[in-house]
Amino acid sequence: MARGFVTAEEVAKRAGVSRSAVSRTFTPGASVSQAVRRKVLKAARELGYRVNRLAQGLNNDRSNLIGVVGTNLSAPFISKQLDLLSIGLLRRGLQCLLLNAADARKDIAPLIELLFEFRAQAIVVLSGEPPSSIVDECIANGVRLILVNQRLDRTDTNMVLSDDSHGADLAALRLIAAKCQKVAVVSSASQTPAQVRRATAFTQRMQTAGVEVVAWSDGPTGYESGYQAGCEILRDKMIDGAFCVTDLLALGFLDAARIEMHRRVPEDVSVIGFDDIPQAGWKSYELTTIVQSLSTLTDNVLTALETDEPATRLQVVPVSMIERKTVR
Amino acid sequence: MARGFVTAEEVAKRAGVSRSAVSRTFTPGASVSQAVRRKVLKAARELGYRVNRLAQGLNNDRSNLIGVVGTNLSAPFISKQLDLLSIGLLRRGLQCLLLNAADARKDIAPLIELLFEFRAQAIVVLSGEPPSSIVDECIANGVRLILVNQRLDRTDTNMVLSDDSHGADLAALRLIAAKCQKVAVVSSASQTPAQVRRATAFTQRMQTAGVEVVAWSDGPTGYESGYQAGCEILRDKMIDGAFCVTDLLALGFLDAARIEMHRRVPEDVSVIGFDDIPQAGWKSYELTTIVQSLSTLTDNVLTALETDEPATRLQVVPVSMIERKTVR
DNA sequence: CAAAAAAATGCACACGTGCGCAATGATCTA
DNA sequence: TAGATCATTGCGCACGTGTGCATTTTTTTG
Repeated sequence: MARGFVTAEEVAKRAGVSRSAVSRTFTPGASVSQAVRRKVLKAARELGYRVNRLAQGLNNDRSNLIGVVGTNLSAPFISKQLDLLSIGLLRRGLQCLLLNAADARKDIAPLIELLFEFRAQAIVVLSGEPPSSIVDECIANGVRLILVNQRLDRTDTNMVLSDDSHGADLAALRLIAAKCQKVAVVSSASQTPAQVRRATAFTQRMQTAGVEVVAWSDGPTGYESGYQAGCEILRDKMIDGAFCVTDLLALGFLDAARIEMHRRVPEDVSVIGFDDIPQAGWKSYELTTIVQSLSTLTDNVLTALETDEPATRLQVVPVSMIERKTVR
Repeated sequence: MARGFVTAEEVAKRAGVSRSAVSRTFTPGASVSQAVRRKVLKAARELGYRVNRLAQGLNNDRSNLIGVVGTNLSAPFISKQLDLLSIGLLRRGLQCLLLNAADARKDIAPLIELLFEFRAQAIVVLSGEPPSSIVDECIANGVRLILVNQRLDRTDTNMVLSDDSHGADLAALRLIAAKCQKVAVVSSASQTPAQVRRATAFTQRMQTAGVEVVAWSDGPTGYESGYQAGCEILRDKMIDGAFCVTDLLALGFLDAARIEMHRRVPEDVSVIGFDDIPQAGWKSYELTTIVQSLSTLTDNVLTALETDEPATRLQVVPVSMIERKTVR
């Protein structure tokens, strides 16, 4: 009826006690008698009272808000990350303030400033590189900043990332073992730091082994780009292996190889991906790929979030290879 | 250095003006002279001042927070929905408070109450059915509630949903046109209202056309369930068509049909899905499916969010069929 | 039962902001 | 130039909560 929420004042009046009593009833560990507590709870229930967390956050310096910034929220890998992260936050009594950086692909600084305005306790960046000035500001304001799969050249920020170069190494070694003679590295035009690390580590390892490597990168990081890559790269009949820095690229590449370019996988061409998204395990693909353990990645993020004094600034999550059926 | 954020008071002192002047500088349309404005902005920049939105929300009854509740955030359909929604919210200057209902699958009431505590202006429910008492409370507190793909039997809530029964009708008619003799309806154990609507509408249409229908529903709503469904259902050699109430189910069914049960699609079996997730268009599948226009769905949600007096309580988004290659 | 200890309670302040109201200063009109 | 109009500015209150402090009530102790 009356628009707006009920306040502690009104509950106090109805229960016939002071407003402090109401506040204490809803504050764990505060000193209230059973009798008063009951009266307050009764009145609160009748009026539909809810503590105002925003007002709480005013004097308690803990807002309980955690900012999450990311792009490509519908991509399988990111969305799974967000799924796990939001579950973990909720379990810890923290709220997830989600900012989609799709519009601000290049500069996520305005988004982070927005989170400042909401007094976010901490900020998790799933994609996009924050400028150095923002990092300084986070530190100055006591806001913890956690960068996922992003490596900044400073030691005063939390970073959680997968062991990209080791993963690329595993892929390279496997393709060498498959006796590939000429291979492709497929990435996208966005050239994420993680993508670059994977591509360069792979290329380096292959070249030291004396295997010729051709690099391809164009378009957004998705299935279509991988498909296009496959169509273009496989015109060269000598190509007998490919490392795609992302599973989505790999799946597109696979379809191009089999359906458009009439190659048999793994007999003619071997393909390895990276991430192990659910679709990689689907029966039509059975992609051999590098596994990032999303649960440990997320656990590390959450740990970095709640620990008081961050002992380890840089956490590298180990990766492994899961062998399915796309490598000879 | 000093932990915590800078306040308007400190900016005022540094700029040599009153705190009100600072407030007015950051309030659009307030009356401030150019000279003062410049001084304030300078001081604010030097100190790294950010307006505290939580404090703003205290007297302005607009918190600018929109609660979003959902499960299965990593499922392609939901994640795309969340992607679009979060972009739209940001563009409108609204913040997205995301609550993952995975842990509270059955009862999302506690989550909505949590959103009350944060004084969310509105709440968007992507999945899960809120109890009627919560709906009442939303209305009492002036919180707009928007249910997506969920139909409640009351007229005082905003609901945006796809035209499930019409979509199921389209699927049925297409399978009849393909001269199917005995078909399956595949859904999951969760039996979402949307799933039920699709399945029953389909079954009814088929039966009036004199086509035998077998129903299957088990497991979570995902690829694996669809795969299992395919393996079990196709033991019956008479089955020559299937309607899966979700694309994920359909893709699993497809793989089971082709790879495990050695059927040709569409020659032996015709398959139709629902949702048109990105994977449905991948070359290995080319699934014929019912398209929900996610952009218009999201647009309707956003409209319902910002309009002052909700004229239309129930918005049904039209669906269509996209013909690919899985129906004869 | 009296004194001491403990628990419960209310008052008042603080948190950071927006805005109404009155006072001040500047600009315009005749 | 005097008066009127208008933009600018500061004061103080309100938003809803947590908590220190002093006071009152209850319980424990000897």
